[in-house]
Amino acid sequence: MSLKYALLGFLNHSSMTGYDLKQHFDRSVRHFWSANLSQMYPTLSQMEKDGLLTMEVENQEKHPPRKVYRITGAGRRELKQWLAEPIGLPSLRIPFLVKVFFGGCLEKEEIIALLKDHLSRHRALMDRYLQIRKEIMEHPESKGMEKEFFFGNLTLGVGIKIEQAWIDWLEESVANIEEMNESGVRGGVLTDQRG
Amino acid sequence: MSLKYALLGFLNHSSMTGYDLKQHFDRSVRHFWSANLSQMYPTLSQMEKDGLLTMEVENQEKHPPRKVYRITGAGRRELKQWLAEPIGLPSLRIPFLVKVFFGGCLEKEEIIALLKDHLSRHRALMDRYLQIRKEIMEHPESKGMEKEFFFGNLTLGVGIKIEQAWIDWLEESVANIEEMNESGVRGGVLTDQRG
DNA sequence: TTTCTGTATATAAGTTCTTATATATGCAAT
DNA sequence: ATTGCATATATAAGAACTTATATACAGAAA
Repeated sequence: MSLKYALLGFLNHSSMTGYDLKQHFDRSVRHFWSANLSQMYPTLSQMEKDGLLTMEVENQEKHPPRKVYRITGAGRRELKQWLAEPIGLPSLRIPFLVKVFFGGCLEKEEIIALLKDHLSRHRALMDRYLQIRKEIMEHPESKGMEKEFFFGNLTLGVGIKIEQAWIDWLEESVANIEEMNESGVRGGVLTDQRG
Repeated sequence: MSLKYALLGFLNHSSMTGYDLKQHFDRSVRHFWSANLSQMYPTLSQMEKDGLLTMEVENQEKHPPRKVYRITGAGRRELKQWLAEPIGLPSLRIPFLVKVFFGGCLEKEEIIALLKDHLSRHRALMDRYLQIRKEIMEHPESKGMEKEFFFGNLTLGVGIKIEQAWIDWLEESVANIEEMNESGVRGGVLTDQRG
């Protein structure tokens, strides 16, 4: 459960509510970790029971009370320990590739439409990443935030590299399949690859 | 639930048992979809109830009976329909990037160790992919399997591209951080990037 | 001779994550 | 006026997935 450690990571920087944490997630780690509030609230309250966090209620006049979570010494130790531990590669689940794998069941036009649709999604995501990078770069007011800035930018970097890999592959695949003649796969990429 | 459709995809090619399906998964789609037998068995039996599959028991002398699943017309229709539908990007969960994001909490040596460990994992995976590609290419006995071969090879291609992206990024990041001077991030990549 | 791997089934318990629902208010836009 | 968005909490139900456990035999390796 890395959600726990992601929460500890943000709370190590500053104390906040579940709602605040959700904002931070969506603004900075969304490209490699997402979480719903409905998952975060019970996780936070469990972490409090486990002594990793303390909670303080701040009453507000016009809004529901804020439950502000603060990391404890035990929380910091557990975060630090987890961060330093090596971790294996996550097992991926990419439904789109299931579709491509069984693409033989589809007409040529259908598989091309599928690839082009996915290409536009990856291009849109790439645009968002590049926009975020641009905003980060033009942000000189990050005094005392050098480390946060540096590592955030680093993780954005791998996102951009992976999106570029997807875009390249999708463009090549569309071109490959479009060039295939109508007699099926025989006249296309397959025979080319075998020499 | 794409597991259902992956099962339909394999069963569309030939009838088999849960155990056989597990072998097929591990040999061909593992890099973008994995499943445990304990998840597959109940899923298959549910699919049978839903009329997507039929099941026939084959008794064996020395082993437990084989439950052979066969796709139905309804199953084929549902597979075909799902395959042609566009699908969004999956939300990723990469615990390693959570660690990198909060890398500011670690010593320089610790973060470098983390990156190098991950680099070796990605290199090992890349080696496996290249080995599989080599085996596919040297396999001329795939008569009548051109389409299966073609699309299987295609999905392997994106796996290779993404592994290369990871390897490049990890190598660059290790070099970047190693070159940083001991006064922190100020003398390193951060200032370089700002000009 | 024992241990490990492979064939073949399956359930139970637990974790993680998603989707739907509920409450209550302020503020801005249409 | 009303819709939608933002603030702030939270529960319930269910889907999806992991890990542990169970049975039973064959064949190969140590």
